[in-house]
Amino acid sequence: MPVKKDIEEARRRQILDAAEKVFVKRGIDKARMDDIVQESGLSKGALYWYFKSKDAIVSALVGHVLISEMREAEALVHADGSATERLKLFIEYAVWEYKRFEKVLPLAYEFVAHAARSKVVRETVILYFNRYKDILAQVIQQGIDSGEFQPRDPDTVAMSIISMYEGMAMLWFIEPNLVDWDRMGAEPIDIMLGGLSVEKR
Amino acid sequence: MPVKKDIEEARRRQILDAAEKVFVKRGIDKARMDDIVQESGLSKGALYWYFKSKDAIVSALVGHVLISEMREAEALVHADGSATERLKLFIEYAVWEYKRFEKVLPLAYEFVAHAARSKVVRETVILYFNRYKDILAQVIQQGIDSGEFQPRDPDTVAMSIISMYEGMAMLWFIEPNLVDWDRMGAEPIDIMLGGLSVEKR
Amino acid sequence: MPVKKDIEEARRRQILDAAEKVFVKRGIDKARMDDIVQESGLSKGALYWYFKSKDAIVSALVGHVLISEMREAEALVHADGSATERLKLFIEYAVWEYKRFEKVLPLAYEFVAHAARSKVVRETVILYFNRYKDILAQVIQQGIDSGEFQPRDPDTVAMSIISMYEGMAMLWFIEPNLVDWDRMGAEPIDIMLGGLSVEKR
Amino acid sequence: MPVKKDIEEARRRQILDAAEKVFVKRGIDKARMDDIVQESGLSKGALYWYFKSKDAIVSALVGHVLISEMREAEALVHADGSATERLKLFIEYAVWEYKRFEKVLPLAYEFVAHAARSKVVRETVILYFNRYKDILAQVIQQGIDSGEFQPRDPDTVAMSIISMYEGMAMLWFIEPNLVDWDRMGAEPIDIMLGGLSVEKR
DNA sequence: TATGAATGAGTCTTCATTCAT
DNA sequence: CATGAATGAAGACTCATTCAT
Repeated sequence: MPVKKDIEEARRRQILDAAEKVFVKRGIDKARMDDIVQESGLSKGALYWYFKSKDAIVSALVGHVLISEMREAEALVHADGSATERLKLFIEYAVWEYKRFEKVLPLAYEFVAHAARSKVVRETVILYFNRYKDILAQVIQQGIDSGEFQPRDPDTVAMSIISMYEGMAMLWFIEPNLVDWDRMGAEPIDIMLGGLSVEKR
Repeated sequence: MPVKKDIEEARRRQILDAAEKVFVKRGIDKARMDDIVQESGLSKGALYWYFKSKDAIVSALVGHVLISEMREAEALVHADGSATERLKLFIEYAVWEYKRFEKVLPLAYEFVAHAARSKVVRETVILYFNRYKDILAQVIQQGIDSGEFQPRDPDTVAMSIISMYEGMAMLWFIEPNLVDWDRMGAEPIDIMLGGLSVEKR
Repeated sequence: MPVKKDIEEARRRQILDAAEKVFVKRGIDKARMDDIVQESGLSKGALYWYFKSKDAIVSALVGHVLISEMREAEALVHADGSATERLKLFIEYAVWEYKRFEKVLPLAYEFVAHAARSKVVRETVILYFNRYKDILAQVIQQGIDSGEFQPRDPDTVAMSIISMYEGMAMLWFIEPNLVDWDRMGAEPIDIMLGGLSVEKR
Repeated sequence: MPVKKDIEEARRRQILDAAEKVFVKRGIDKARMDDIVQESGLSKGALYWYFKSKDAIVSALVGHVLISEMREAEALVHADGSATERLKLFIEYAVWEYKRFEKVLPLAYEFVAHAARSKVVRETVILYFNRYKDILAQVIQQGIDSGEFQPRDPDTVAMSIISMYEGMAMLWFIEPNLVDWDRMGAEPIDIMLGGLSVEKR
């Protein structure tokens, strides 16, 4: 009877979608279960049927939000072209992703804050960043192997790039005017890659 | 009668110090006024005598935490040495600052999340980053003027560096193992400066 | 499903009855929600489920108390007998009502004071007095039409009578000894009707 | 050293005047001592120096407000003219007084409500109405003695008239449109006096 | 499964009163 | 006499969670 499973899955998504909207609008702590009830169109009892608590919804949502688009990113590792080209492509994609997530970004930083206090949430977030780092590190390793890049620790370089764009997203979220994505999308990674390259620029 | 002013200032600090501890321990939203009362050793009424509301404490604290050490940073702009040297010094200082703020970092990310919903908090945070950016941009401009650096937009470069270290701090806060400050402190800025330099490395 | 409606209505009454008792005992401002909770036997949450705030309870109660017996009064307009007889009957009824409301009278004057500051309460109170006035004015008009009374403005006369008995109730509430209802019930209206009559007394 | 006494008296008045304004604006229960502090221009400590508590201020104010103009009224008892004329004069004066007290009326009804719960306040209010009644009763007795009025109980008649105008003031306070003083000032007493007169109208 | 009425511990905030200076 | 900082009990309201139907 997969129908039952389907309904169950649909309900869960319905709740998480509603929760996402509400959390973004009011912040996780300020959000009330009743808000989610209203937004989801379900009943209070239904929420508690599918999720044990508000915290359970938060935890489920972290995975839902952070992990969802990782697969597409992974594809880039195996794409054609030089490491430099592919890293630029990757950043281009990531920036596009950030823009797409604009509405959800407040949530991301609440997750980060939550991570300090919830083991489950923290582990999900860490998992996400590790995957992200691994993807980048692979490409960088390929660049080193091919003689394109100086021999640096791939993880350190990967984390530098991730940090830069995560930080950028954070600043952009605080004040959009601080970050001009058209400029910030390309120039920083250019400089980085320039600094990484074995060639004279 | 500066004594009165002094007492007033002392009380405010007393309250903010207590609030900081409590906010770090429990998170801003979960923190109760009573926690701050207990931690501060003052009475409920005293808190409300000096601060109109919990929110006012949060706002005041943002300034207190973010701005406090900015002056030392500003000094570096006028220090001796090449732009490269001074930027490295700056980062070194910033990293040391991050380490020092370790206990308060969770707060920083709650501030970020709060910034989305509180005009006052947002403006304080923006002010902080703009000052931070201006300091860096000045040094970079000096480097460009002296022929040390390629002619890039100083603001963009400054924001890239800030983003990188802010992002790093965020990742480190989530999972200390993700960031090895000994490595991450020096290497990323090395790469960046390499990419910025007009010389062959 | 009228059962649900019935329960809802029953709960509201339960709350209003409790609130009435508490307000009489302690005064509206001094009354605590917890008093009403205890008196009603319901929970705090239940009160707030049915009424948005303490003020909402006050407002609802004004209507409940003031309007409740108006219908019986209205019947007198269409009763048999001369206008004089019916007015006397009306007063007799009203006085009996006052006595019956003895316990609630303090409330009435708090309502009056409240009326100065709450639009909702004021409108309910005004509505009540207007209905009251209309009833009396109708009977007086009938008396004028039948040649029983001098041609006076019915509204003015009606308000005079209402004022007299409202004022009396107020004085009686302040100090029962000031008002001897056996005397004050009959004599004032006698004088009034005498002054109104076209006949020599 | 009457200066000291004078200052003391001045301070008391200063406080009562401020309290009156505040009570009218916010209601007795909602009024804060701090409001009175601000309005009076004195300090918190000063208020408590001159009055033991907020309640003491209320009590003192009742007398201050209700009794203040009674003397002028008393003069009318010994004026020239028929009882009818003097009663009309009295009402005219009273109506003018009401208008003058417009700003303070809300207070009056809070006093009434307070009277239910404070012995001191109640006694002051009773005293006021008794004096008021005595004045009227004297004039009415004079009218009876002179053969102008039917022989009725002067107290009952006096209370009827007082009730009427007190009630009118109350209704007017609730909703000014309910009471047209130009009409209500003269007509009701006319009817009353007509009903009281031994003459055919 | 689903509903939504009911619960009550928990929270912020207010404000009359006190008292050291 | 006067000040105003400090107190803390009290009170309105919220909201995650439960459970009878």
